[in-house]
Amino acid sequence: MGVTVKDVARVAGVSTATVSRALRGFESVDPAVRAHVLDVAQRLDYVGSPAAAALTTGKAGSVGLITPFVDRLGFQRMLAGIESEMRGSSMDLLLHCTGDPSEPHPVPPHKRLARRVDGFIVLSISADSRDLEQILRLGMPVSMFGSRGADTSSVRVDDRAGASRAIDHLVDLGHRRLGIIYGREAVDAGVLEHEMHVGVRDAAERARLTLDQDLIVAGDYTTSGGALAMEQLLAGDDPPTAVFAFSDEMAYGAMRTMREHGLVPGRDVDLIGYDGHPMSDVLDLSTIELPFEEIGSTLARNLLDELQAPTGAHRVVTLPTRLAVRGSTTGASAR
Amino acid sequence: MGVTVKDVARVAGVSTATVSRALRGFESVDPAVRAHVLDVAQRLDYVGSPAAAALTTGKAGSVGLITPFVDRLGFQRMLAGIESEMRGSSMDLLLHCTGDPSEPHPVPPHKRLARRVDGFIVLSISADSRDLEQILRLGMPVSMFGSRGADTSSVRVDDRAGASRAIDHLVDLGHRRLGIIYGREAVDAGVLEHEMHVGVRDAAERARLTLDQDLIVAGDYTTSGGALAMEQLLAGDDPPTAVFAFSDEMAYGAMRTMREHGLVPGRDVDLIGYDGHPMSDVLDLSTIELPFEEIGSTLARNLLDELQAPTGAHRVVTLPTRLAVRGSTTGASAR
DNA sequence: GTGAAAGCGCTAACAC
DNA sequence: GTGTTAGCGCTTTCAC
Repeated sequence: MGVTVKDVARVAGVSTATVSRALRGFESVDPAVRAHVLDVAQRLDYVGSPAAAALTTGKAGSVGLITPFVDRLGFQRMLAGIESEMRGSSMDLLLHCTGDPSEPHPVPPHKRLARRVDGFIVLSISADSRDLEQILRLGMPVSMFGSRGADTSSVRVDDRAGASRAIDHLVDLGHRRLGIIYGREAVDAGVLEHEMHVGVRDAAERARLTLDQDLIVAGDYTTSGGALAMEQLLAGDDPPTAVFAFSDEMAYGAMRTMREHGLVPGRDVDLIGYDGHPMSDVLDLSTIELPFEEIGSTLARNLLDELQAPTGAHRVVTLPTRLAVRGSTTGASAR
Repeated sequence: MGVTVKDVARVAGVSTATVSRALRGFESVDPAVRAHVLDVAQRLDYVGSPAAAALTTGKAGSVGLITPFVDRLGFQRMLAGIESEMRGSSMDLLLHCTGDPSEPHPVPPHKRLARRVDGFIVLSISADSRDLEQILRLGMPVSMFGSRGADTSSVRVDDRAGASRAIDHLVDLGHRRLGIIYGREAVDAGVLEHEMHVGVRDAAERARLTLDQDLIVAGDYTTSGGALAMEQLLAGDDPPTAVFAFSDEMAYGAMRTMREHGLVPGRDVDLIGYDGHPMSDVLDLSTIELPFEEIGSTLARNLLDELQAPTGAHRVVTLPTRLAVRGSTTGASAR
């Protein structure tokens, strides 16, 4: 179908072995020969077959990106970081979305994927997930977002500190009655959810504040979930004067609900999000900014490094968060 | 390294050919034998090598997604559609971002990619792009977003009608002085940009409206670009009473600028976007909604169908847009 | 420094 | 229906 090493070898007047070596820039090839081979390959418009190379070397030449969802802003930003980091390498990126974990997989897809890639980047899969177990069991290099110990390289964010920071900010503004919109129940310790809750609790304790359990509601990490959650918070007898949403997207939903109720963030109720998406600037939403692009590029770098020079060591990187104060938290509604 | 067809064949007491046939569900295999082989394969935890299969069949078993950018909301939504459609198939998705076309590619990446995939999904590359030429030259099945004729299967949106719709809406509200924030210059006919401009012009003509060239500014498709563009529009002697931005993201930027000027969309200046991202609902931004998820799934379906049963025919699908009227267009500022 | 030859794991003809 | 055989295009010993 195409031109192969054989063709190049024939035209260049050398063996296929030499072509192979020359093309990969081996030192052991005579510079003149290498130049000639490269020239012939170029002229013949030769492109190697990754499949054949993979078959012989056992290296696939690509990495798998595994994520439970694809339609979240954080994903997009991490992807941008991953992509830019991988641009330089010759590795390809294979995208695999696990989707709803409850759906049955006819063939465990990771086994299949594993034969196509040299390593994995895993984004935010809950620690209890069977998917995650399966991936780790494959024994391939894994770079993951959100650590669950040090059994892989990972990049994480200090969510505990970040959540504390958000609460501190609201308390500093004089708020004593806080609403919390969290994502999902924290099924086990160590996951993001759990860290956030702990961060909130710690900050509340430090401020000698008791959180009203009725003001802690789930928002499912979605905009509409956040809207519903806010609805619930506003429906109570004694609504909060300030709300902390565990994700910007939920905060956006909360803003919509507020608008529908004729309420203005920063005037009637203070609101702070978590993620720091660019959109939050537009919405004038205070938030805790996470460096998603950097998370992505670090994830990629860690994996690429390990693939290039396997050490077996696990790098664990914790990236900082930053409080961005905007018009949605003014303290005007504190009492 | 792993268990191979040979192992399965040996344990099952059949030939490798039979294993191969049984595993792929060929009719010609005795049902009892097939069941037995499947059972053995399962017990042995056999997973086929895609590389080896690809080498023999010439089919890579995956499709390449080519896009110039990864950090735009439309991309994310199309990706979600593509992903969900591909979930069912056994094809893998290889992501490739062309990035800034001005950057030099050491090895034309498409040639390399082409050897890894059976076909391409191409998102919004300008028709004049050299990338696109290269991809088409490969002679592989291509499913692309935004047609440039019928030399591939494509999914497009009637941007001309969509743009007209936006202008019609503003005119209906009584506006006569319109501002336009477009993305980039339309380099050649047929591309999205061009269609949008034509749609605007047609609608203006029908309304016997002359567009002030000073009120037509570029926003580079980004939020910050939109903010700058709005700045420019407001700085003039006779600012527009209503603005149409060619993308929601630019409209978001415009909203930010308005806020900074103490202006409220729908009260002081009407504003309508284009794309219909979920965020626009939160922002109460009127917009022309495009079915990005459906675009994505249709792109994927077209390609998968062609790969499964090659016909050489090119499907061209045009998907409709929908006007979503929200609080940012009330006509209050019309005069 | 270079070539010859032996596979990598699978599938596709072709016999039986 | 099933087995035998011959590759797919590359890399990699191992000689030279």
